[in-house]
Amino acid sequence: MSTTTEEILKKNHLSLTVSRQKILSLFLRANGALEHADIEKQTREGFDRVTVYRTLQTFVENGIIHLIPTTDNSIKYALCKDDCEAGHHHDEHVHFICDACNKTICLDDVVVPVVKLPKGFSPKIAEMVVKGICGDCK
Amino acid sequence: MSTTTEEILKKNHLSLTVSRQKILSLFLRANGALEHADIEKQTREGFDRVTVYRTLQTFVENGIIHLIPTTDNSIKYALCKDDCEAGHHHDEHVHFICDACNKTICLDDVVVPVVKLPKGFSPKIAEMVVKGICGDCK
DNA sequence: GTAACTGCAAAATATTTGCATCCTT
DNA sequence: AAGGATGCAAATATTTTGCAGTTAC
Repeated sequence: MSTTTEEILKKNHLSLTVSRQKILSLFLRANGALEHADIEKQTREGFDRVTVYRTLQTFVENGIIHLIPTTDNSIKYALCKDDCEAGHHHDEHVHFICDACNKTICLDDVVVPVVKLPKGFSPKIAEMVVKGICGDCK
Repeated sequence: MSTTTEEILKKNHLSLTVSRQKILSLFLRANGALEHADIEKQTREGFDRVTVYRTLQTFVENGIIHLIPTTDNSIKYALCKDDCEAGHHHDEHVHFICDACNKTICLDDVVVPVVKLPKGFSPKIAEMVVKGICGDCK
């Protein structure tokens, strides 16, 4: 797994700009998902709100981060594993959202199980989110 | 399963108002999920935008509808099955989102499988969304 | 009649767009 | 130098809140 912001950006043919490296470093440090609002908060004195939107969009398009499905109308992103390619995500792992600390954790080793669908449905991508209490909050 | 708006509202001790019945009837007819925007569109000439927000919130609180996790920053709701109670949802079925027609379908008969989590995690609720092509669009 | 619901106005938030300027390669 | 990225201003869109008037029971 790429561990420096520079490596990740280069691999995706993106120019090395300050804001991209800063936002990317937040993800590398986070070891979990970040909400759009968190990112804005942590970069508030660095760059424009608009830059945050555009940077995150670029990252998603390039398969650097992926969106996590939520029911609370928030937008959560997490780093993709290396086998994500531009426009083609392979993040078939389970996400865990802690009801206590509200952190979202990528359970990279827990694969989304395959379910049998009724006749006629052709599945392509399956997402799974488990909510409960994480180890730190117990 | 309750099939009239009146029944559903009465069972949940909610007063029978025009807007509640109208919005509820949209769900009964839909046989799938509705986006907030859809509902607004279909009621645009009936009542206020604010009433839509408040009505949907009331329905969620009473377990009449539930939110469906999405990655696209939209808000989708679907009718709950009968065993949902106020503040305590039991919608452990899989949702299917069609990439072609963009409809969301509740697969009531497909139960979300149980996954084994790493040590320390206590799961409570599991949600699963499958994306692909539905039978109608194939 | 009373409590709850709705409409309206307005505030607060969130997101998108255009364009001039600056930075990376 | 050229293309892309950013900042700023402003337009849009979304969601929330307060309050007065209306409706359901």
